[in-house]
Amino acid sequence: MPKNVDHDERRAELLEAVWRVIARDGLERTTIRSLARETGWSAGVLAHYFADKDDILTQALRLSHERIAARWEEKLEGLNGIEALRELVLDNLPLDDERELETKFLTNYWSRSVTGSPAGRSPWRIGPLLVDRLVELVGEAQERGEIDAAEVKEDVGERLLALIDGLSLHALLDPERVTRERQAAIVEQEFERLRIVRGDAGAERLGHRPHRDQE
Amino acid sequence: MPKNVDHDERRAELLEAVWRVIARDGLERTTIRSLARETGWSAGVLAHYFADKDDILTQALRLSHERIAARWEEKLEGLNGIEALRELVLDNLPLDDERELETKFLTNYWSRSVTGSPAGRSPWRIGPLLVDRLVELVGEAQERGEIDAAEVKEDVGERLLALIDGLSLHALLDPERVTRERQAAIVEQEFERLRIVRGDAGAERLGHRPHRDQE
Amino acid sequence: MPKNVDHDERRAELLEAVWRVIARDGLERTTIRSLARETGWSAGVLAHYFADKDDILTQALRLSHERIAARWEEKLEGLNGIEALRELVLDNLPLDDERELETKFLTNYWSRSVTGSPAGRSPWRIGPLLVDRLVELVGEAQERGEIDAAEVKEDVGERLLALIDGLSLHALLDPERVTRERQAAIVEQEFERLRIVRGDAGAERLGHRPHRDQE
Amino acid sequence: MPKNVDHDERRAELLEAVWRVIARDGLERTTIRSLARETGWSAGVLAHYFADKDDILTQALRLSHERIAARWEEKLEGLNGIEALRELVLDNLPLDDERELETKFLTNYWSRSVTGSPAGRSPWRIGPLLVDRLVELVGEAQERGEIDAAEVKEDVGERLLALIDGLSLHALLDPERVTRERQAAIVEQEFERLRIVRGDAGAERLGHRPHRDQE
DNA sequence: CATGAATGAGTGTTCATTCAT
DNA sequence: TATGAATGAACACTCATTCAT
Repeated sequence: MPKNVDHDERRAELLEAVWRVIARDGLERTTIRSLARETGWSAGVLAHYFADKDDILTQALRLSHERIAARWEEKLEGLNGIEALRELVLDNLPLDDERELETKFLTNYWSRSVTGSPAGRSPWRIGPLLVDRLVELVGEAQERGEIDAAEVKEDVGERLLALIDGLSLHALLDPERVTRERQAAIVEQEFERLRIVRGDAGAERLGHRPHRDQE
Repeated sequence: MPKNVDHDERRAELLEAVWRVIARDGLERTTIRSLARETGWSAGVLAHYFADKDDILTQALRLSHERIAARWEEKLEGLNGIEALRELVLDNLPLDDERELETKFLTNYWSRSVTGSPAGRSPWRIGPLLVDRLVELVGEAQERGEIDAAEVKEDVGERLLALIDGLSLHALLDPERVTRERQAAIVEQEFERLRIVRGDAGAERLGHRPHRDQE
Repeated sequence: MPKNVDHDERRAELLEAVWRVIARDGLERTTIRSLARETGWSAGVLAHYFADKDDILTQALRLSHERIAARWEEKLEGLNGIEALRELVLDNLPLDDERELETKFLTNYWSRSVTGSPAGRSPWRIGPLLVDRLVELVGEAQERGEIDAAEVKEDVGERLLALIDGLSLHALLDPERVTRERQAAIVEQEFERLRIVRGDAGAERLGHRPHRDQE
Repeated sequence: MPKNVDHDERRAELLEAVWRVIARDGLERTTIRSLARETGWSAGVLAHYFADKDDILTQALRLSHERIAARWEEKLEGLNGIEALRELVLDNLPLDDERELETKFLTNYWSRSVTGSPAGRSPWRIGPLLVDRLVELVGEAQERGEIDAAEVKEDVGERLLALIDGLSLHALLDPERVTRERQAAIVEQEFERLRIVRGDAGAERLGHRPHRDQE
């Protein structure tokens, strides 16, 4: 009987090392050897668990997405509407070291998705369920009367997604200007703007809806 | 007298080819040879006008920044306050082919700035003057009573910058979801939210809407 | 278990091929590819055993020096004074194919040492213990009364070193004029001039001279 | 009428710059561009006066030989026998800055002559007339009874040539050990050994030795 | 299962050379 | 005559990949 290694577990362990290297060195400077060095294994072992370098990179991205999505569900448990929405937005910002690494890692895939093979194989565009989740929660918050129902939920979700990624990017590009505190503060401002006050506000806004619909 | 070439002009011509290649193939897949092919010249000619590959890449970024900033000033001429602000935001979105190429080009430098050498030389971070310009115009709009003066102008500027880059990114990542029309619409929504009038804020908001619709 | 290669042994094998190429083609015309061709391996294999081309060249020189010094000690074993000295001088002349290759190889490093970076790193100047060994043996011969003690031993050693390298050089530059026999003969003449006998030194020298003339 | 440039004069001027570059940077690091930079002219001008790079290098060597030989004749004028011989030897050592540059320059050609094309074109072996001149003067000194006529003049000349080039080489390789003073001293020692007097040669040599010791 | 020796294509870069002006 | 723009081959080196052990 051969040494029995739990493949999935080992792969996950390797992929976590891949995250660290890519976040640290960048996708461009990431070599099979640098990955092997980080894992502590030889370079050849990666060939056992992955088809080729692209496979490593793709799977690292996929696992990251899985982990992140799993973390959402955990954090969102018991929360509803705008509170859940707020939590989801904050959770996707690089507000601690772990998520900063995560964000650094993910930004490396952006340019790969943007450029390269126009049509056809683009294994980098696995992702973004985030926008769907955001839209879903916006809808929920609208139904609960927590945020303005006059706006199209898809647009609000898209705006929040833009805020998340824009803010994340600038936090990495200029950490001194966009500190963690500032990111949180800006998100809070955005949520104050989203929140509506009971009373006349609903009517006011409602009154303007037809306008939009007529467009 | 030898063939006399206008160095600056030739360099600009070469750098424009560099933009195209990077936007098309990505920074990673950009080679000296692919650049040469795009320019129509031999590979050696790049060695005449640039010190090395890094120099090419850095100067391509620098020239791009210069051109963009020049375009701002041109478009903003005669505009003030919120109208200038709106124009500036819209101008920095990939709303036509030229700016889409520009954005694709620029996103390739993001990961390079995020990653790699933490301190020290980072020639990629030339420059976000955009946020300064945004903040400046936010302040101007506040003074003119066009947008809420209660908010910190730096935060509003930062939020708009995040919107710009977040939206740009998603437009490139998923052009079918984030169409050009949708980008413009989302920006307009954001500006409606920004606009306020003195006195009864709610009423003002209503009162001012038709204004826009009349445009 | 992977194929296990004795690194030191393999390196030595490679470096011997390096000697041959440099001696044949010259340092200037020596390329990684020509080295690879001579070794019978691919070019990449040299990257496994050496850091870069400079490392190859430096180590080739170092190993050569080691081998030569080892050969001295072997040949000099059991010899003393002027006999050891004579053996050492003769051993450092290109009197057979092996040493001719050796000399051709070494002369290629001379210009590299002479020229280039004046101060600072000069990895090419590993060498010359030979002069120390010569001086040491001259001193020994003087103590044994075999050669004139009136001369400064460092100067005699230096003169012998000049004879070695000068003769070696000319043997390579013009092998027809400076044959192996001629080199040996000239060395013998030099040693006859060095040799003295106690007592009436002058008479001895005279008495000994005709001996030569009779040859 | 075109600008009339004295070709030979211009070529000589260019070749002198070539000497400096080769002596400074080494033959290997010498490029057409570095030569052009040193001359103060553009790179293309060298193409006018020389066929190609090899031609430049060969002619630089040839002119150097010519100049050196001319200097001999000048210095040797009025001198005969051993005094002329001594002057010739000393003149071929790097005892001042000019000749050090000259020697550095020439050593760069040694390896080129030794290696490379075995038979056929070896433009580097232009020419050591020096040995012929040395032998000629040895013969003259022997005829004048200044040095031992028992030795074969060709061998004495060869030995002196080896001394010259060996000493020159070591002076460049290790200037601290082989200073200019030391080179001159070693040559003087050699000439004292060469010098004999008519009559009782042995006695003369003895009588002459203490002389040195008293210094 | 794991190793690391070996490969070869592709990289940035240098440089002698050509040639229109 | 003199320039310098342009070329293309050759270079050292990197790296993903293969494979015998």
